[in-house]
Amino acid sequence: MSDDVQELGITESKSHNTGEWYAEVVRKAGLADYGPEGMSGFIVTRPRAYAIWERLQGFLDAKFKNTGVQNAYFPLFIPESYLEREKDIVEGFDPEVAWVTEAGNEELEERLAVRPTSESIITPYISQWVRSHRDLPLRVNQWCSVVRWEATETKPFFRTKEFLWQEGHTAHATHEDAWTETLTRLDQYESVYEDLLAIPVLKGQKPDYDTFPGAETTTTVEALMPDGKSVQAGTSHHLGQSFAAAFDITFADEDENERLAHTTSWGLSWRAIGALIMTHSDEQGLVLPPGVAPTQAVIVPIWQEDTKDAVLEYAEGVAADLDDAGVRVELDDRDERNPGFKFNEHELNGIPLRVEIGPNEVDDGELTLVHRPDGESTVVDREGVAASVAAHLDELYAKLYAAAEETLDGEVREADGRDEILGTLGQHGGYVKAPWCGDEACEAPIKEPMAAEIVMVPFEDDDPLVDADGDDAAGDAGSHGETCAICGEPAQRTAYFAKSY
RNA sequence: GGGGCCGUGGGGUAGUGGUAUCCUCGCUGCUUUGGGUGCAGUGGACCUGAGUUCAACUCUCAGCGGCCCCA
Repeated sequence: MSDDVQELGITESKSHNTGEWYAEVVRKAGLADYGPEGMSGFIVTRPRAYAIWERLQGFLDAKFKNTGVQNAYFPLFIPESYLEREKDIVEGFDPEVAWVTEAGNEELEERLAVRPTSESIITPYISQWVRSHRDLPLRVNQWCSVVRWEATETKPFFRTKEFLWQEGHTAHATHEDAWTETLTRLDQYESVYEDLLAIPVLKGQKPDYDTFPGAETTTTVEALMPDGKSVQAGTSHHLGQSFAAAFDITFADEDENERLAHTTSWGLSWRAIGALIMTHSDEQGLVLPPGVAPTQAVIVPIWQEDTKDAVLEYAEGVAADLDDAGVRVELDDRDERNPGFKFNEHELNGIPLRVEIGPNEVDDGELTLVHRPDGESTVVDREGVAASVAAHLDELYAKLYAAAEETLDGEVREADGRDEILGTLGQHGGYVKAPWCGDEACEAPIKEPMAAEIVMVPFEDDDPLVDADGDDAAGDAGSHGETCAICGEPAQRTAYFAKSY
């Protein structure tokens, strides 16, 4: 990443008009089209984006299955009476629910909600399946789409009225087990972002007044976008016993007593794709880390009339070797395009590694490898091509992650006092952390003028305001004595303020 | 939630009360291959609806859609 000329160019372009730049990348890199007229807020996910989703899905699904989750599928529609059984869910989603009132030309007796989330239809079945403590923990997940009729402006992958996601739902014998589950899933989300998408995230919980409807605690991973806004990148909820009570999940415990279960739910949507596009891409188009790239390496042969056969044969051999080694490789042997065109096209489409093979390489028994993110070019031996390509793909990932991490580190600032928080957010965007008393009223003075909010509060273990023994600053004034940046009362926790998507 | 800008071939733009130009794009042929090769031929558009008008892509209103700013 020593090429700071390009880095400057990128930064300027993305920061100048991030919204339009994003829309352009989405369209031109063939990721999505807008939905039909009259269906504002819906998108058509094109094969390249869907392939990214499939990679992400495969990565996360494997983690789920290794940790006791089974996949299932529940109906798209939820009867109104089901939805109403948990009142927070109704209130929380009511304005955004799409309803079916008619089918086969007949008015339905009970209207059906198009699921905005599936707690209300999954939990009743979990209730049927749980009889004894031996049935717990019980974990199901479904990959599906949900519909939330957003009033706010939509943006491909970030906010659409229908979106793809997975939603996991679990039941546990104890509060503590449910908490462990909640954090397990959050860690897996963190891993998707950091290990697969090369996007560092901040991990923590939402303020108590901003939890998922009906939830006791909502945990979140937050990612920083280049325009300085935070994206809620995945959430994992400890639902306490409210859903278990509403839908009657009880079990006979070892001591033969009937007990109420504790439940969780957790979801990650294709918003991850939006964050992925935003974070790494540049003025040349899409940039993808190798793990999610549908094509990891593209071979561009360069020939003259008299060298064509030799170059192509050599290139085909390399392609075969890479394919055998499990690299997702494509040989671009189109006759009607010249190399320059192909270079630009593959850069637009975000193929991480380009392999150039011309007469020079053939003569010397070599290959030229070019990294998509920064154009770094290396000549390697034909011998051992699979290993060197693998090494370069790893290096690419590391470059992307390091760049994103550096950005994030530089965008977390501290402030004390309302004006300083507002000023810092206004000038730089990003995150501003400040000591906070925990009261919603102290968020308002930031939220009102600026539409920034507390997007995340670090977990107790990560919060310097909280002692290792769990005492908060107020309860242990001797060693801390921090006060809330807004009201001046004793601070309980550190709050991260940011504008958000 | 409030305000503003905008909608013209596939994409990006210009212009006009009398349906249009440039750059690109697709196709065909030749040419070309280490950063979007060149030439020729050819194809293709004024978001939708209503109103004003002899005439609307242009003006007015509404709708749909996009972008930006503020809350």
